[in-house]
Amino acid sequence: MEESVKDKVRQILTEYLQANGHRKTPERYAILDTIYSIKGHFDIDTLYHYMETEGNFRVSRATLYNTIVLLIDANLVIKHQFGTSSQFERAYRNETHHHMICTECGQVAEFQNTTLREAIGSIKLKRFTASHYSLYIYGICSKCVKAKNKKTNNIKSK
Amino acid sequence: MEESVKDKVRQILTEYLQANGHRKTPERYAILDTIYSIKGHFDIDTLYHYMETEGNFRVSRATLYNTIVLLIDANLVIKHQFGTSSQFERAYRNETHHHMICTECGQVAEFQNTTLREAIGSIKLKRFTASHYSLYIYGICSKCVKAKNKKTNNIKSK
DNA sequence: GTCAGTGCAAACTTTTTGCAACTAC
DNA sequence: GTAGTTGCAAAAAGTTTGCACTGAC
Repeated sequence: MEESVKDKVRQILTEYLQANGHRKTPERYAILDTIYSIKGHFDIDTLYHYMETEGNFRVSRATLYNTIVLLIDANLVIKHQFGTSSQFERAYRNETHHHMICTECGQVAEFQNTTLREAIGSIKLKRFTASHYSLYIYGICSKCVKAKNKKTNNIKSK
Repeated sequence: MEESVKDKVRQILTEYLQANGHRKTPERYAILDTIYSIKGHFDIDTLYHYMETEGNFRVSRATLYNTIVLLIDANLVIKHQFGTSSQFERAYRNETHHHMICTECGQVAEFQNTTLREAIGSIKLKRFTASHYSLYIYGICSKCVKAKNKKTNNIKSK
């Protein structure tokens, strides 16, 4: 299953590159492969290090930035913008999910909700062709709630 | 109405500062006032220039960054992360809305949808205390669809 | 052979930080 | 008077860009 997904996305990339007059460089396929080996979200720096360790392929950060743009355009990667650096995740056969982001520690957790997915899916927008969406729910995770309560109590008891 | 909102948020800020042992500096009130004069989203740079022109108050960017953190913590400002720089908007008495973001030109439009708002509002999350959320729908706005079609046609006709 | 793509380093942008001066309390 | 804040400038972090070299076509 995993390998067949990788084959499929390689094929999609090939078609995309051909259709848009881009070259089929080994870097692009290596980057795509590595991305589809990562399960959750990643940023450029993480991907950079993953490339060498997991993918056994050294590329420059510049190439990663360049390639990511192509992959997003080819609908193979989705870009997120929580935290300080851009986060990405694979797009092909990646189940729809939403994000809970802790405003204290920055931790990102995913969750699924069918009702919500259907509600969002059925929206009709005027003058806009939707391709994908991101729902970020901000709040405080249970760990940080505990930490914060401690802190508050300390202040109060001063 | 506008002025009463400003009074109210000033009061909320005062309470927040007092409760957390922060000082009531003129900078903080001037920044809050300027923010509540801005209708849509803004980034730090926009706010910086607005402060001088609209608010007649000069503050450093560092102070803006510092103050924004407080205002977010006081639930008076919401932070977004589309585009290259962080975007903000007022939180108090700001109607719930969702965002359409054009992946071509970066334009951000807002829309409202009751069904959706209720669906999101009724979600129960485990081990997470939600405070607010952001729904970003990515796609292509009508202007860019037209521009893109032209471009594609040009390539094809080469 | 040609030109898109790559690697590298420098440049740029946004945000954070250190420190002296200032001021709310 | 003192410690929290501010302004400034330097530093940091993430991303983009210019340019020479490389390799896909």
